[in-house]
This record gives sequence, structure tokens and C-alpha cells, in this order.
Amino acid sequence: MFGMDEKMINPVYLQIVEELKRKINSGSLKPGDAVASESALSREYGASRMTVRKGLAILAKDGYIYSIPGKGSFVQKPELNKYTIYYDEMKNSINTVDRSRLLEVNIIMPDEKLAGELQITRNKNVIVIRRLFFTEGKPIAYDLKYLPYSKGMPIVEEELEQATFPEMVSGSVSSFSLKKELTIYAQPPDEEIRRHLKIHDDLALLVIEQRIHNEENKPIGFCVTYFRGDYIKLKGRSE
Amino acid sequence: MFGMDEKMINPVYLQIVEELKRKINSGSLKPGDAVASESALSREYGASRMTVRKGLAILAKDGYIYSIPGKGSFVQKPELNKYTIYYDEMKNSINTVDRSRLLEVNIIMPDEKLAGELQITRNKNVIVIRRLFFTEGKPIAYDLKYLPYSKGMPIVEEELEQATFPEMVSGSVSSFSLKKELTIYAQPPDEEIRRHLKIHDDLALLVIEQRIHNEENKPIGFCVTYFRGDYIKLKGRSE
DNA sequence: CAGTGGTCTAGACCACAGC
DNA sequence: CTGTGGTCTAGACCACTGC
Repeated sequence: MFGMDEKMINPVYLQIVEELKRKINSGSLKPGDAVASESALSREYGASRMTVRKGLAILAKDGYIYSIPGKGSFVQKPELNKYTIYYDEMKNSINTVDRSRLLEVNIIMPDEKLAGELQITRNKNVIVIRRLFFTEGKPIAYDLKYLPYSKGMPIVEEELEQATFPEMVSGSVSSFSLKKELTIYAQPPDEEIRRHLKIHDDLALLVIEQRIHNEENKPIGFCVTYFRGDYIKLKGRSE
Repeated sequence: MFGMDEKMINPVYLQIVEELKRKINSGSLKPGDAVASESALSREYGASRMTVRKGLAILAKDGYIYSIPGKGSFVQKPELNKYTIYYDEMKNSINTVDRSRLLEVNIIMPDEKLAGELQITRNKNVIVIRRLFFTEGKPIAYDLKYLPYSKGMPIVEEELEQATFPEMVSGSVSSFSLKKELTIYAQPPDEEIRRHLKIHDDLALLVIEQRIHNEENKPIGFCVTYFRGDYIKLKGRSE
């Protein structure tokens, strides 16, 4: 048998994946078209149905096809607008924060807007953390975080200087179950931020809001970071 | 047998997935810990190994675990910084473009920067498309696209007014194989953009660059869109 | 060497589509 | 009714790890 080498280099289910991807990418199978049935593919490749299904499962996971029980598998319409972005307030594609200064750690009562944001009443306590981020001695971002105060929150100032938002929160909860949201927009700096970031000339801010919710969708943190527009670029990629 | 209802509502492999997710989320299994071996899980659940493997495959796809042949399966360290973003130059979470004006469709020779961007020589032709996006009669974005001119590019002005960047490109190639990149940053408007967008007061721009490559990593399109900062918000979410 | 995950088979029963 | 995908089994051989 020379089948062994073949199998280890390219298992049958991957051959199926590749051939079907080829057909889809070349346009010989178009979105909406039915893929050959599992039993047909099974005959065609001389493979068992489970092996065929393993290949189809991969194509489904990668967004190429979807299956309807009782009907068949069909070519998916590709997601043209989907991107993956890795965001870390301390590090982005043109800059890394090399120093951070803690401006304030405090416990406050939230105003109406913040109480709404954190879905709590205005008589609950909220931890505020205000930081400045520096690159080569230059202040490049102003960072504001709000966490509803609860039980034993381990506030260690040492850690706060360097911690990322998800890191702060993930001490208490396992971070697999966290739901995180980003909001990205641009605005001119107001007076307070001009002062903090020592901005004198014309400059735009990139503002990034982070919201973290737990499994039950209760907010457990809200964060706004104001970046000098010339010190941050976010990168996203498809697939 | 009362097992039938159970199976259809919650197949065995999903029970395994849920129980292991629970253990991971509750912290009783921590990142780096070994998951019980396939044969052990097989005994524990009274299921065949293939069924157990189906469950583990789902946990692996969702980023909970990874497997090392010959060693075992281990709990993955969660990706704290990963977000998914859906970007469409015509529609974002606070605004939708309701009209688009074609300013220019042209064929030019690229300058050095553009030639580099598109990885072509400066004597090759490039299609330029300049558009203005409107919301309720207000110009809210200035959009610039560059496509290397090749073979039969179907340039239909009608379509150009409404088409999204991936849509323009995906006519010729199947869009499954396209690699797309986003770059996001903020900057103040220059004179040209102030004129186009009729900006007179203090305002920041959100700039979004799109790069589209084919399977072989050859650039097939470059696009820059300058949004009024008060008319765009991008949203991203984890998972 | 025994234990692990990776691949694969040849069956089985099920629920569901569509004729 | 036949054909489809969804679930599941009880085996098998392989390559790899670590003792």
C-alpha cells in the first residue's frame, strides 16, 4: 500500500475540503448551489460517510457551506463585511505604551448616565480609575474606567498601572464567559483632554469604548480611552 | 428507553461540551490544565470515542481547548483582545448612507505611493473612483478607491454609485478567497476634505482604509474613506 | 512499553424534506 | 416512500509522547 504516506500528508477529509473549496472559489459551485450529498461524496471518494462528514463540518465551520437536515448541504453566501480585530489599549500597530501614570483611583456614586451604562442605581458605589498612557515620555492617551464596586475587589495600585481592561476584570470571573464590546469613533479633543495630553495644535482623537458584561449580560465594566489620533492605528483582517 | 427524548434535545456530545464549558468557566479547570483523556470521557459518559471527539472538536473550535497528539487535550488561555467587527462603508451603527454622488471615475498612472500600495509599476493603469456619501442631504463621507486596471473590468456607473468595496471587486473573483484588511485611525480634515464635506467648524475625521488581496496576496484594491467623526461609530464584539 | 490523540470504517437508528 | 442530514457505536490502525 502506498496509501499511508498520502493519508498522513493529506487525510481523505482534507482532500474533500480542498476539492470543494476549489470548486467554490473557482465559481463552479455558486452560493445557493447544493453540494453533492454525503452518500454521493462517500461513493465518489471511496470513503465512509463519517469521513465525508468531517470534511463538510470543516467547510461549514469556515463559512463555505451550511446544511439543512433532510434537504442537503448548500454553498454559503460569503460574509463580505466581517473582520477580526485585536485591540489592546496598551499596544497597537503603530505604537506601544511604555509607561502609565495612575491619576486617580476612587469610589464614587455614579451620575445618571454612568448608572445607566452600568445598569445600577445611583446609590451604588462605582470604582473610577483614571490613567495617562505615555510613549517615550509623551502622553498619548487618557484612559477612564468604571467598575461597579462589589464584594472583594482586589484593587492593587501596582497592578492597576499596567493592567489591561479585560485583565482587571478577569481576576474575579473566568474570562471565557465574558462578553466584550468595542465602540470606535473620532472626535476633537475637549479642554480637559487637551490639558491631559498636552495638545496645543490641531489634532483628532480616536476614542475607544469598552464594555464588558458577564454571562448574564450584567455590565461589569465600562472603559473609555482617548488616543491622540497620530499615535494609534487599529488593524482588522478578514477570515 | 427514555433516552430518545434526551438525545434529540441534548445529544451526548453537547452534554460533554456543556459540562466541560461549565468546568472551565467556573475555574475548576484552569488554562493549561489537562482535560480528561478521550478514553476516560468515553467511559465517564458511556459514549463511544467518536462521540467524545465530536464534543472536544466543538470546544476546540470555540477556543476553549487545544489538543497535542500523544499528550492530551488542554484548556486554552482565552483570547482577551479579539473582537469581530462588521464594516460596511455605507452603513454603520449610528448612520446609513442614503445617497451617493460619483465625483470621478478615471484611469490614471499611479504615483509612487499608490504604485507601492498596489504593488504595480508606475506605468500600469489604475482606476480611480471618487465618491461622496450623503445622509439626509448632508455630505458625511469622502470615499476614494483605486483598482489596478486589468482585463474586462465591468465599470458600470450605475453600480458604482451604490456598490461597496468588496462588491466592486467580487464581480470578477469569487469572494471566498479574498483577504481583506482594515486600518482605522483619526485625523483632522485637510482643506480638500473640508471643502468636499462642507466642514467649517472643529471636527475630527474617522479614516478607514480597506485593502483587498487575492489568494496569492496580490493587491486588487485599495480604498480610503474619510467619515465625519460625528456620523460614524464602529462596533465590535467578542466571540 | 502503555497511553494519547488523529484517522477511518461499516454499519445503525433517527427526524425531516419532498414527492 | 426514498433520500437527506444528525447522532452514535465498536471496533481498527497510525504516529507520537513519556516513562
